[in-house]
Amino acid sequence: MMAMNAKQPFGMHPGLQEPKFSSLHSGSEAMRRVCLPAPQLQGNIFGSFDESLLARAEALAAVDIVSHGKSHPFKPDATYHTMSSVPCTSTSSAVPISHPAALTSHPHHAVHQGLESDLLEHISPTLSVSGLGAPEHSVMPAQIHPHHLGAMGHLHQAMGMGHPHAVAPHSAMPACLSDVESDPRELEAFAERFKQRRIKLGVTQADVGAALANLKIPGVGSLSQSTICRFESLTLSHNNMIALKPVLQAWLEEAEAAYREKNSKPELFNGSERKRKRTSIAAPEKRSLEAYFAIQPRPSSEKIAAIAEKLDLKKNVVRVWFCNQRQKQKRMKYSAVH
DNA sequence: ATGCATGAGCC
DNA sequence: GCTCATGCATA
Repeated sequence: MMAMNAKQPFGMHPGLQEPKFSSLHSGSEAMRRVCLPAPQLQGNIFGSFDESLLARAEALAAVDIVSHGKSHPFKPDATYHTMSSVPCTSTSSAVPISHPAALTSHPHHAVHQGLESDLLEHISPTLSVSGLGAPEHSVMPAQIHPHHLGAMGHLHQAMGMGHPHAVAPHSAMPACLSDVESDPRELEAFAERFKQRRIKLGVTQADVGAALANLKIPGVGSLSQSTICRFESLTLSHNNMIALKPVLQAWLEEAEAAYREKNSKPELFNGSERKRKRTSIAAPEKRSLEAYFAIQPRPSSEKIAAIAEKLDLKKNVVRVWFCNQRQKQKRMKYSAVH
């Protein structure tokens, strides 16, 4: 049952994982849900079914690109960088948009379906022109401040990588509150600083990731180049950024110290044996998916199946695509949120 | 740098 | 089946 993940420094130990901050979890989740459901589409149900629905999405997608290429209002992979214009100190910004009521209000599936199809009928034209009524959740202060508790949980899960007694670097103590709760600005600055100094040391992102394991910090193993890259570019979730910061900071300090002593020699791990094939979704299909996502980011299983069939993709591929889209929208990028 | 995938934990 | 953190593969 081990992972096919060739490079797991530690073994997985599901059972021993620390409990997570479920409350926070569901909380932000609910909040998200409330924000996601797009437009104010209301109307009558014509009784359209997936067929037309998907067709619409596709048509929509087609029109969309024709009209203005790729300028989606929410730029899925948006990576616009910070506009460091807003001082926005979130330290005080204790969770905003969340409504208690929101936590309970959910769209019923039944209504959902109807609205959805109906929505497509009406929304399509709009989309092609104005750029859709997708609620810009990407600009939503989403889960700004989890708790130190939240960060902690994530750290465990994150850094633990299955390590039995994943002991957070230092978040184990309640004293780290200020640390964890540090404002985005700080994090952003650190990421930048980190990158600069890393480069100065002549170390690659991959090196850093691998070297992390040498720190011997309980519960902290190696990380991939991807993760280091994402940390530097702030494309990780807020919690993730916070969890990783102390670890990377520790590495940086040690690396610089070693560098001074002329003893630095980061080791690289090696061990690529397996080859995973990465599915590549063609542009047309992707456009359809994006169009659909703009309207309904959380399609039901049936919808997914329908979409998959329509686009001739594996259902799981479509499901994962939606998951990844949602995750993307929630990524950090203070600039986009602040 | 980023797209698609995996796996743990949760509901 | 979802979220999240993370990774492999690749553009």
